[in-house]
Amino acid sequence: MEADGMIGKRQAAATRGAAQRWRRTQPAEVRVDDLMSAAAALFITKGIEATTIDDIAARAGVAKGTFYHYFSTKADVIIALRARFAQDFLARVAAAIAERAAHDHPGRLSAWLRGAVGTYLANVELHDVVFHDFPHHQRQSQEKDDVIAQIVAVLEDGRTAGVWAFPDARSAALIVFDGMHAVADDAIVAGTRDPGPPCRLLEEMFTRMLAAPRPRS
Amino acid sequence: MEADGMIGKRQAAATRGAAQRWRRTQPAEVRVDDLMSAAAALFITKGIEATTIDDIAARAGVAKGTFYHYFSTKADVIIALRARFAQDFLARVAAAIAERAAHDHPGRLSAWLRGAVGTYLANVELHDVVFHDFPHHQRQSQEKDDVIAQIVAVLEDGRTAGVWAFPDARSAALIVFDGMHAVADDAIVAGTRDPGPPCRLLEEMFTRMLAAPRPRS
Amino acid sequence: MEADGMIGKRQAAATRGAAQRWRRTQPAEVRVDDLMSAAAALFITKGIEATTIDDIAARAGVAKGTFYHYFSTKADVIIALRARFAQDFLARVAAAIAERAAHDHPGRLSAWLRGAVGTYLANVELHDVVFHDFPHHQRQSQEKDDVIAQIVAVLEDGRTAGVWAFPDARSAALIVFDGMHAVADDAIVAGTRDPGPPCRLLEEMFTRMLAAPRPRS
Amino acid sequence: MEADGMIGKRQAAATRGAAQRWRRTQPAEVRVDDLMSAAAALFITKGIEATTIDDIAARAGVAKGTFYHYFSTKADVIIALRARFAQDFLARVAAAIAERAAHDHPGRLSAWLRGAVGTYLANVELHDVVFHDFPHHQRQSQEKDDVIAQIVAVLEDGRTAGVWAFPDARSAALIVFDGMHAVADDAIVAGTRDPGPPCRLLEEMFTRMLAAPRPRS
DNA sequence: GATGAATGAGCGTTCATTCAT
DNA sequence: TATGAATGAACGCTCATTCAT
Repeated sequence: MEADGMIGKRQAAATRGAAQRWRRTQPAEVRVDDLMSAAAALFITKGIEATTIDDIAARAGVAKGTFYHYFSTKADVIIALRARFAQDFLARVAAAIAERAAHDHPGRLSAWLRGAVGTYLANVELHDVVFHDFPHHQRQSQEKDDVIAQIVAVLEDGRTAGVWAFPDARSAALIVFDGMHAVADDAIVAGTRDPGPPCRLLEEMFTRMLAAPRPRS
Repeated sequence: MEADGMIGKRQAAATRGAAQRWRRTQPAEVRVDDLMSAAAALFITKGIEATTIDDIAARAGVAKGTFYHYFSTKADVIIALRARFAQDFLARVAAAIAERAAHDHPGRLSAWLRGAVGTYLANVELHDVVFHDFPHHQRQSQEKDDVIAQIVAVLEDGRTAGVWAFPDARSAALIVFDGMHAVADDAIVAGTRDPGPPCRLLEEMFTRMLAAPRPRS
Repeated sequence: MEADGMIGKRQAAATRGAAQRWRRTQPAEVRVDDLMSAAAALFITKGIEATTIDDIAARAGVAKGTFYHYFSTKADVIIALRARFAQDFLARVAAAIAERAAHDHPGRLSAWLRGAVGTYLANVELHDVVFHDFPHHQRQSQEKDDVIAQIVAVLEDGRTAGVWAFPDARSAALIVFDGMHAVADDAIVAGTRDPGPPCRLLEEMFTRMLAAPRPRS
Repeated sequence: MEADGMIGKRQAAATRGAAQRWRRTQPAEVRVDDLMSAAAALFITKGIEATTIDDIAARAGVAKGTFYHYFSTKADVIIALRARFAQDFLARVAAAIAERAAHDHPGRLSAWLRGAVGTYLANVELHDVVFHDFPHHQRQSQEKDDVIAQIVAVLEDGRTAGVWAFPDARSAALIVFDGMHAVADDAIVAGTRDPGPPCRLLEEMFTRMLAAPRPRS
C-alpha cells in the first residue's frame, strides 16, 4: 500500500502551481480533489462539526463560493469522501485477492483479511470520519454492500470447491467484515498498528468458523 | 422483555402529576428521568443535531433553565442515556444467561445471543442514537468493555470445561458481539424484527467457530 | 391627528430607562414595540432590503437574538407593522366620522376623506414600506378589506337615506379608496402635504359620482 | 387582443434555432428579447427576489456572462420590462379609442375602460411584477404619467364638447385610472377574468362622476 | 460576442448558555 | 429549585458581479 493513504493529493496540488504558471481557473476535477482533500484533513483534525466551510475553502486555497460551485452542502463532501474511500478500499482489497491463485481459497480469504485490516489500520481516522461521525448514517449503505458482495464471492467459491461450509453466505460475510473491524479496532486501542497479530487471530477464528466438516473416515 | 423498551418512564411521569398533587418542585431523580426520556424520544424522532435544549425542556414540561440544573451540556444527556442503555442491556442479557444451568455452555451462549439480539432489535433507534449518532464517539468505551467482559466470562467457562477452544477470548468475544450486531442490522434492513432466524444463524456460525476439535478416537 | 404619527414610541422607550432603574428584562409588550418602531424607522430610511436584523436589534438596543424572541422572521415584523398601521388608520378615520351627525351623509363622507388623506399624507413613508415595498404583496388583504367595509357602511347609510345612488357599494368604495390614494399621491409628488386641496377635489368628484338623481319636478 | 399576452416571444425564439442553422451568436435584439422574456416568466413564477441571474441566463439558454452584456443589473431588466409593458398598454388602449368616432366622447371613455381592463386582466401577473414587486418603486413614474395624459386628453375633449364637467382633469384621470385598477383587482380576487361586469360598473360610476349638469329648462 | 469558473462580502438564522428574579 | 428573557458568537449559504480565455 502506498504511504500516502487515502487522504488525497493535496501536496501534489500545492506543488503544481509552481511548475505551470499559476492559473486561477483549474479543471473541475482538480478543484474537487483539492477541496475533498482539504475537507478530509480538517475533518480528521478538528472533527466534522468544528470544521467550517471557510476552513475548507481556505485550506484548499479558494474562496468560499468556490466550495459551493462543487458541493452543495457540507454533507455532500462527506458523501463524496465516503464514496472515494469505499472505492479505494475495494480496489486495494481486490488487488490483494487477485495475487492469490484462484483455487487457493484460504489464501484468498487471508488476502482479504490482510488487505482489509492493513487498509483499515492505515486510514482509521478518515474511515471514522466518513462512516461514523456523520450524523444520521445509514445502517444499510451501498458502500458496505459492495464490500460484503466481495466477501460473499470469495466464500461462495470456497464452498463450491468443498473447502468451506456455512448456512448462509451473507451472514458469514457480515461476521467476517464486522469481526474484522472489531478486532482491528481493539488493536488500535491496544496501541499497535501492526496488522500481523490481529490478522493471524482473525484467520484462525474464521478458518474454524467456515471449515467444512472433515468427512468421517 | 417488557413492551416499554428502554425509552423511559415518561408515561408514568405524565400520570404521576394527577395522583400526587402537582408540585412544581419534583425530586431530582424524577426530573432527571423526565428529561432523559424526553431527550431520548426527540433524539430518535428528529435526530440529535436537530433537537434543541428548548425541545427537550418543552417535552419534559420544564423551563430551559431547569435543564441546566441537571445537565451541563447536551452531550451530557447522551452520555447518561448511553449509560442507562448499557446498564439495561447488561442486566437483561445477564438475566437470560442466568436462566441456564451453569454447565450448559452452549445454552449460555445461546441465551446471550437471544437476549442480545432481542434487546437490540427492540431498541435499535435508541441504540443508534446513543452509540452512533453522537459525533466523536469513542472507539473504546466502558460500555462496550463491560459487555465484552460478559461474553468473555461465558467463553472462558466453556473453554475451561473443554467444550470450546479459541486462540484469544477477547477476540472471540469481539467477533461474537460485532457479528451479532452485523447480522441483526441486516435483519432490520431485511425488514424483519423477529429475532428467531438471525439467532439461529449466529448460533450455528459461532458454535462452529468455538467448537473444540473432537479428540480422535 | 397627533404629530408623532405612527412610527412608534421609541422616544418614550429611550427615556424610560432613565426614570426607572435599568432593567435588562422588559415586558414583552415593550420589547415588541421597541423592535417594531426601530424596524419602521430603518425601513423608511434605508429600505427594507437594506435593513438588516442587526440594524434593527442595535437600534432597539437589544441583542440580535432578542429580535428572534419576538419575531420569527424579517417578514414577520413587516406584517406586524402593517397590522398596526391599518388598525391605527381605521381608528383615526372612524373617530373623524364619529364627529359628524349620523344623518349628515355628505359630512361623513367628507370626514372619511379628510381623515384618510390626512392620515395618509402624514404617514406615507411608513405606508409605502408596509404596503408596497414588501415583495409578494397580496392583491387582497384583510387590512384593505376592513377599510373598504368602513366606506361601504358610510355609503350604504347614505343610499338608504336616499341621498346617494350607485350600482354597487363595494365598487364605489373601491373607487373612493383608490381614488383617494391616487390624488393624495399626486399631491405628494406635487410637493404639497396640505390635505386641503386634494380633499376638496375628491369631495366634489365623489359627490357627483354618488349623487342620487334629483327627482324631476 | 392576442392570446400570447405580453410575456414575450420566447416560443418563437425557441423555434428559431431549428429553422436557421444554430448560431451561437445572435443579433443583440434577439438576445435582449430572449433575456427579457425569460426574466418575465421567472419573475412571475418565482418572484423577483427568488429569481437569480443564473436562472434567467439558463432559461434564455445563454451563459451568465452574456446576461451582463445586455443588462448591467437585475433592476435593469425590470425597468426594461416595465417600459415594454407600458408601451404595449398605451398602444392597445390607443387602438381601442381610435375605433370610436372623434365626437363620441362616452364611447371613447368606454373604449379606454374596456381596453384598459381587458389588457390589465390579461397581464396582471406581469403587471404586478414590474409595477409592484419591484422594491423602492416610484410613486411617480413616466409610465403612469403617459397613461394619465392619455385619459386627460379624452376627458378634456369631452369637456370642450360640453358633455363633461369636472374641477380638475388630472384628478379626474387619476380617479379613473386607479379606480379602474381597484375594481379590476376586485374582479380578479372574486375569481372572474371576464372584463364585462367590471367595465359596466366603471362606466356607470364614471359617467355619473363626469356628467355635465343638465341645464335647467 | 460569449463563456462560466471564481469571487467574497453579506445576511438571516440558530441555539447553547447565562443570570436576575 | 425553577424560570425564561436575554445574549451574541458562529455558520451555512446566496448570488450579483468580474474577468481571463
